[in-house]
Amino acid sequence: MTNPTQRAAQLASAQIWPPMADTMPTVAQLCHSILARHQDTISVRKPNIALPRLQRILEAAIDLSNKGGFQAMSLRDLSRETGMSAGGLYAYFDSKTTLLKMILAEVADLVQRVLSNPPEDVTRDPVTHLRWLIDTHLRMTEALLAWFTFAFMEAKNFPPAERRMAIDSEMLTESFFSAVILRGIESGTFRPDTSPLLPALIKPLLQEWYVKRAKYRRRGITLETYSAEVQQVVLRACLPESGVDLRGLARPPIG
Amino acid sequence: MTNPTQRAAQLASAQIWPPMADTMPTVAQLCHSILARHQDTISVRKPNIALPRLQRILEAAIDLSNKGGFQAMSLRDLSRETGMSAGGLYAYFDSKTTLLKMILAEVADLVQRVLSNPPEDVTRDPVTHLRWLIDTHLRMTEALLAWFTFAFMEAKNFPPAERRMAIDSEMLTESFFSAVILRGIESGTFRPDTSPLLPALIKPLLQEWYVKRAKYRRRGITLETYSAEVQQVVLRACLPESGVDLRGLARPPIG
DNA sequence: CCTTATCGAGCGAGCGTTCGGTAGATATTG
DNA sequence: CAATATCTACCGAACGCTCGCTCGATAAGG
Repeated sequence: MTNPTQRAAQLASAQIWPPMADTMPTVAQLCHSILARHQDTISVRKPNIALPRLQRILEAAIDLSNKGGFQAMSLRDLSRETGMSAGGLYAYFDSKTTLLKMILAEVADLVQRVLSNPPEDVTRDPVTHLRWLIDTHLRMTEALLAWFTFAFMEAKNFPPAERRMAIDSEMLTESFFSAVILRGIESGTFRPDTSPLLPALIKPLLQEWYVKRAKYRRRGITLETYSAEVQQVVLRACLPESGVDLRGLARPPIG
Repeated sequence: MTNPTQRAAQLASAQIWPPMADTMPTVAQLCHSILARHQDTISVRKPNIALPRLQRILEAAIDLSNKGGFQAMSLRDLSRETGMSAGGLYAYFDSKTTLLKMILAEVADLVQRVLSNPPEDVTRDPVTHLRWLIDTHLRMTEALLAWFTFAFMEAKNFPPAERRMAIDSEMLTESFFSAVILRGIESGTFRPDTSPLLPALIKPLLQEWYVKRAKYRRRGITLETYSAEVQQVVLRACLPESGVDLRGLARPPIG
């Protein structure tokens, strides 16, 4: 457990752990992972051909879907945008629904991979761990904005099987927050009467960032500002009322 | 301004204003309003025929859309569900898009009507007013769950004009929260450094309730519990740290 | 010259929408 | 008040079109 002075110092900036630019996945990496996962449905064998083509298809599909929805995107649109023929596309997926599932499964898997691998020193303190989860989730969605927007928008209107997948993924994310908050309560860092609903309330605050990204860009709100605000709101909800000055979090001195 | 003792008493329950069952609009009222608004596009003249039919059409359209999305709902589906013929439906709207706009405009208008008319005694204290806004929004969405779910899910994939309407409606809702928080800061009730982002963060917490309604039903979370939790999180973010004990809000003694 | 990757015309299904037709209610007339 | 005329609300087949998807033809590389 840290003392109030140490904690106040930690809270003075929004991001106290090393930058994760190096650990944050790229689109190319996601596509590589998707290609490996769907070797049986993708008929193109040479990776140096399949990889760039698949990336082009996926990025075009996401872009087109993010204006108008996945259903509204026709394979003719996708054909035009990728420069490939209708038949040629079917070398990379066996149905339009499969294309959808490829992307969603990859995003869900990514969230699980990233959030379940915090740096070791971050996990020592529940406050730091909680702040890391919030900040990392926000930075991850920022780095892959279109992918997360797609996943959020399309996860709703689904056949039961895929809908289940989306719900499980959401539950998993919530469980990361539940675990660290519970640990903080047990260690005496968080208030014993911290609301059991708090983990569920964090998720929509994180989704807000990428769903309404344009709004915050318009208002000149940076990721650092937003992250600090969410951290502040969450910590105020679970920290004891006295002993910690959270005000420094409002607009952190980020370099 | 109220003193801490008075405020603590107020905060002990989730809903301190009179129940609004009488003021909360019904589906029939919404349909009546829609019928009046679209007299020029609805060709059926006798209200005692048009009203129940329109209600049947709108409710079926919303139900069908809430599984699979508005685009996925065909007019043949709607025809089967309402018991009316395809051609007959077109006596109530001139295009499928108009049907969509009818519902969205009515929901947006409802939010504005309800939130801009608080009981007089509620507006005297910023804390009470803020809590009333949260609680009333939640109760309104609870009473018209399917309508709000529809509006939320369909507002995204839109032609620019309707998209604009959805954004304006959202901005308006946020402005209700902005106004009362600003007033609270000016009167000294809220912290002067309350985050200017807080109003924007409240909205997703309110949407969470109706978007994930099934999840909270599964977990046995009542509206009263959820409302109290959100109020607590928000008030912790804007009230001074000392002088008010919020713990009673966590699970309020609702009768 | 066979394998691999791609093309693009075309299929059947289903879409939103239209429109000629009709039964029953309502208004008009003698 | 019966007969006639008009109107209202609705039906459902059909239209033009776009959809996801298939398959035989084709091009290119080793």
